Amino acid sequence: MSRTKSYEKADLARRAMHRFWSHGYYATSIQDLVKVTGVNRHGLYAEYGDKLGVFVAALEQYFENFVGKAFGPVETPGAGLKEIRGYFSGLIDRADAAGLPGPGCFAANTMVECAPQEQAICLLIKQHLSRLTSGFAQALTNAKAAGQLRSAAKPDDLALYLTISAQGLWSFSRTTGDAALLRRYVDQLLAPLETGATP
Amino acid sequence: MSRTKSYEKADLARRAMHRFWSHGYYATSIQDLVKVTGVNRHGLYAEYGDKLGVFVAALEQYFENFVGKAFGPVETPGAGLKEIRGYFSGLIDRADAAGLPGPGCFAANTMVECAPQEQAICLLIKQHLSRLTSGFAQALTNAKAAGQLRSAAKPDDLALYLTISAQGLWSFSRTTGDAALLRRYVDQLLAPLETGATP
DNA sequence: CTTGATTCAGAATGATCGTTCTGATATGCC
DNA sequence: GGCATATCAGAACGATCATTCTGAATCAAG
Repeated sequence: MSRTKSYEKADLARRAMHRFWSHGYYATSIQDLVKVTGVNRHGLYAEYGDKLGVFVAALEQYFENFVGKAFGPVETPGAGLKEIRGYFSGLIDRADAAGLPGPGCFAANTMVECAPQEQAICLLIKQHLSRLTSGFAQALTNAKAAGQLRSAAKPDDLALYLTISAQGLWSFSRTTGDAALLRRYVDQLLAPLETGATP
Repeated sequence: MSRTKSYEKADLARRAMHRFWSHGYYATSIQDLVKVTGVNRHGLYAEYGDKLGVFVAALEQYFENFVGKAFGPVETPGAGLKEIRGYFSGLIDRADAAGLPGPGCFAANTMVECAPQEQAICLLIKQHLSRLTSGFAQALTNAKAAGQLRSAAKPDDLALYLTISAQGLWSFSRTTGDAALLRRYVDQLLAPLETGATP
């Protein structure tokens, strides 16, 4: 009946994601998206309606795939401090391998770039932040129950602490070329939590 | 000989700063700057050459005036933990009074928004970051000498820790309306440093 | 092979971008 | 009051923006 599509929708979103991730919303034009995705304008508009629609799809793709993979271990039932440290060091390793300075975190970038009045975007960002916070909180609660936790602070407070600190870390990774600095930061960050670490 | 200017150059930069600070570089047009500053296009171009020039002037204005006022106490010779805590809580108080979510930190925003290839901007940001780091490091060294410092970590490592964490804090302040969360974060941040705080 | 639907490449559109230019207006000095 | 000079408001420019449209190319089904 008709000509077959030359692209996969998920693949389209994935490519758009990387562009928005590294360049941001405003500095990415439809022309850029056409070039990067290999999909015609018509296809982009047919799939997503407008530029903001593509952006939202890219953000959701990021949350589902990228964050899902990186943060998933922290969210598994038995997770503890090891998984929290693994989340940070794993992402730093990846960023280092891909070349620093890098694109940082798509969500953290969007948090800074998007105007507060763009409510659709802000809502997605807030959901992401509370996902991180509750994931951390659960793992910290597990760690506390297992006697791994050095700090006597409430897991909820520590979870907020880790969530916000992560935003700083990924922001900083956009300007520094030195992965060792990022690792030193994570060491300082987790020292108050992990028993056996330097106080 | 000639008509007098209707504006002060420093005042122009200050108004431009607030616009770039809250809206970012790309989402601020020359038309916006004309409206916000009250200065004619011609004046803007005569003073700064182009849009990027206005932005650089705004950033320098931010560093000199705003950061100077907020971070200055940390940089004074005898500064210690009290001044470090004052830096954080003072800025949170201001942001809370001005209304959250707020514009965050102009430097942190720029760090995220500006492309890595914009070397002029990146250089300014790096200078700012090392200013913060060395200011913190000096105050921490003072605190250590005075026996105020709980942590046994090196002041340089702790200074990096505070600098990066601050970026996360101000990023987060762009999305949250709850100043109490920011204050809880600072408490967690400084707890490992201050003696007498909950471990 | 023909048909019919759909994607494709790129032109067209109106708006807005950064930037430049034009003439009118206002001010300090003679 | 006139002259010189700088600022003013806004038009004008070409480029690019997001979005829409047009006609040719492509493929599945008959």
